[in-house]
Amino acid sequence: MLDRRFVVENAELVHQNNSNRGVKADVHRLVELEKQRRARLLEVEELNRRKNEIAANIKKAKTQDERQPLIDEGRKVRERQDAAQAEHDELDRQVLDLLRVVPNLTHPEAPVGPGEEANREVRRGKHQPPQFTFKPLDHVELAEKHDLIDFESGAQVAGHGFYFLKNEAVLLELALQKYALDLLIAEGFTPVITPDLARDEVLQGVGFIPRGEATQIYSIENTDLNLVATAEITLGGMHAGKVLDAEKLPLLYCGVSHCFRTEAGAAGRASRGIYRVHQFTKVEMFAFTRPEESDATLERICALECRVFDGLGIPYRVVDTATGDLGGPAYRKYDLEAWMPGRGEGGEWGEVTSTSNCTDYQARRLDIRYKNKGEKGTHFVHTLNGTAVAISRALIAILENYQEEDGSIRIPEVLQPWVGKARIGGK
RNA sequence: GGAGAGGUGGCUGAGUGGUCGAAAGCGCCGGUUUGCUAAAUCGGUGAGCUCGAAAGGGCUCCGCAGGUUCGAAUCCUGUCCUCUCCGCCA
Repeated sequence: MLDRRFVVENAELVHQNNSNRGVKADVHRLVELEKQRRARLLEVEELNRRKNEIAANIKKAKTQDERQPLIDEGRKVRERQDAAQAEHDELDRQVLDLLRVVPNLTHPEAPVGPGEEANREVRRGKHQPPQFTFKPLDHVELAEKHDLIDFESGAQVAGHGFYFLKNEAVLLELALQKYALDLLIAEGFTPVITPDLARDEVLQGVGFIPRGEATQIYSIENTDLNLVATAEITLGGMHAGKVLDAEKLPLLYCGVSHCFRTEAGAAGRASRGIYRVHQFTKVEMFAFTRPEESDATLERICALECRVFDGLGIPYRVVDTATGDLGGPAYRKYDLEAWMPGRGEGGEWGEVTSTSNCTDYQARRLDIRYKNKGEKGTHFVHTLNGTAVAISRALIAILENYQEEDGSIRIPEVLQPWVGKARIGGK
């Protein structure tokens, strides 16, 4: 959420930003309502002041005769105040409804454009896409060949979009987690395993919308709990309502969680196999920083994602996300897209990570602030998130890039210690 | 799941209708003292919003949301959370 005062004072800027991002929100109405709300607030405060004054006089009054008229007046003032308050609350509700739709501001260097076509490739990883001397299989065919993923049982037990990982795929999942965690722990990140469920309130604070028509979120009936779509939700909620010491920033976490997504409306989109599924495991980075460090932290997180995938030997490109393709809370976002030889005709790039600087947009709603020692007042922290490794997508990239002519699949060297072998099938 | 107890400022913790934005202690900031450190001592020290050029005002906040009242940290209702005991359980 943006600061309402900021919106009032920068209506044009906010309006322009909305249109760059393809968001329709009536900023001018928002400003108008907010001004009315403030006028009403002043009125409420004045009546409150009067009410307090009367109450103080009653306390001083000695006799019942002196007291009674004051009590009567006090009651009237309270009634007027209640009415004004109700009007204020209604205005406030309307303002918030509009404000919730307004996305974050955008980094000046982010490419401007309506959708992903406008994304800008900023660099490539160390490894080139492999040149196969044979027709490569896709991960579904490879998984079937080596009995790595059981889609049929997944569908039988939980429906389409669910799967059982089996055999080396299981070891690969665990190896990927361990690999990513070790790398991040060495970088000063605190490892955590987060809850897989979170309250409505937390989801909203982080910028997810539970329980709507088009929601991506599974909710638990008769509770205010939801299955998390990413550990970003739980990690962001971790310090909600807290005032953090400035000296302790930045706080860096790497959190492991399962991720659940309804993928409503995604049917029909190119998504064979485990590219788009209802459940997967992910190691997520999350940072709470001071405002002045957040841009640099985004670069750092992106660089770490690159290290993860360079280390795995997977070819990728880094993309600077265009305004129209940014999620509401993101100020700037980089995606890593790995080369997936089995995707489309002759291979395609497929998103494997995503890192965003959300500046103070999430912190304002989650009420996460920091305090400088010896200084009055508090400020909102900046929050950033980034995928270290989303297992299902990484698995696709590994299986498809590491396949060999005889149908076997090499295991990336960095994972071999945990998988306990160098190759799946073959020789 | 059942029974109890409790949620107060950065922390510990007092406070059962007005004198409470809230005692006291700790912490923190500044002064004095001190060879340095420590100790001692004095003073200061919550947050948000709002009016004002400033000085300085006003409003709100004692888990959260409502209610009663001229007046609520204090009474009532709901809700969330924490702790203890019992039950169940990997």
